[in-house]
Amino acid sequence: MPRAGLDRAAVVGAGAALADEVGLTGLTMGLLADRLGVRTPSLYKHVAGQDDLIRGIAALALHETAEAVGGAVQGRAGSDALAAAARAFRAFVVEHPGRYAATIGQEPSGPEDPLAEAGERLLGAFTAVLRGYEIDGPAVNHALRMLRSLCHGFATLEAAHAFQWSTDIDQSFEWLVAFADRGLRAM
Amino acid sequence: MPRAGLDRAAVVGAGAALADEVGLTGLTMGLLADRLGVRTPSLYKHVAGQDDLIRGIAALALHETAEAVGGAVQGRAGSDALAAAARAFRAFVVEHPGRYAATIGQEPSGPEDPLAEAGERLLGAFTAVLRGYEIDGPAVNHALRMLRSLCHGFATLEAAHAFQWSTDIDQSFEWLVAFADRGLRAM
DNA sequence: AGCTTTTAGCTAACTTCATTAGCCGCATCT
DNA sequence: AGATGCGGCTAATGAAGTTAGCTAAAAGCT
Repeated sequence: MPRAGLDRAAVVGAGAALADEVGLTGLTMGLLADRLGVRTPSLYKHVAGQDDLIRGIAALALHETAEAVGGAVQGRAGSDALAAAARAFRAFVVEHPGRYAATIGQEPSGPEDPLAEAGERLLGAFTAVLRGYEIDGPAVNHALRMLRSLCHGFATLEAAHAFQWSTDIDQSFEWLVAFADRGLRAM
Repeated sequence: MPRAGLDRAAVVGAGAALADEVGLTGLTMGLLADRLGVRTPSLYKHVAGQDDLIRGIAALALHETAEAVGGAVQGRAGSDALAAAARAFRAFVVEHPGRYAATIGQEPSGPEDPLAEAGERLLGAFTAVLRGYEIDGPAVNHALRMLRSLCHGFATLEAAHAFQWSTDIDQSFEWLVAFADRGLRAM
């Protein structure tokens, strides 16, 4: 029986891909093992269990989101930066709904947690966006939470097919981004 | 063996209460049966299975949310109505996180579905709020989606303890509501 | 190279849960 | 009282996560 050459990153990566395909609730240890050409218990040599696997997927997703948003913001400022950041965030969630779903409800154990680190980086990207507006003091935190709620809410609702009527979703999103931009500039 | 006198509403109601206590993922058929003083298979006389149970909880939650938001809007208009609706929505989600979680990812089967009906009523309440602003045409739908994303995003993030720093969450919410109000009035 | 040590993968077994099949007594209606 | 239907029960099945313990492949050492 030749070795499969797995490690934690390979297992978590395949788990993330599988979660995007079949949904986070459809992600089963047996299915993942099949996908990797291995028997189920072998996965436990690389991850401590399903919870640990999902935490790993969440950390990966947050890392990738921060990467995408951070990259989109590079070289832009003000309204452009806001629009680019929001679009990058939404695109990531819609293309990777399973991964992103793994991040919901995860609480980092400490400042060392890779989950916390990736979260900080994502936060930093949005903070950079806000520097293009004239906001100071505690309003920065409020505005960050507002942007996060808006992006998170829209993207998760879209991923869940929760927008029913026929009005174009892309248009709604652009409208929403412009709305936030106007509001932030008017402070 | 005396009868327990259950019916669908009792099972769904107890399921919703239990979901609020232990979280939707912690809601198990066995636990619910215990809570009702009955053996697990007996539940299947009232609900078709766990999926059906959760659909029932979702319909109940949406109905209650529509009730709360609709009631809060009564007799108010403009900024007052918006603030009251948003506060009622947030309060419901934070007090009933399990119930509300059941609504996520549910797609109504048809216009007859109680889920769809309750959703329509909730939508109607927010539509009524928007009547206090001067918005017309397709912008109404965009604004509705914006408000929904904002409320849904904030409330679910709060319920998941996703706001880490120490800035007061109530203040952020009030700030966010005022932000949306200013933006809508400036159209 | 040969020996040792580590470790990734395996089989077998256990547990928890959802679900189904089939039985039986309570409650109501005539 | 007797018939009937419905709500509860026990028993059994199957899927999924997890653990224990074995074995052989890889990696390291002399």
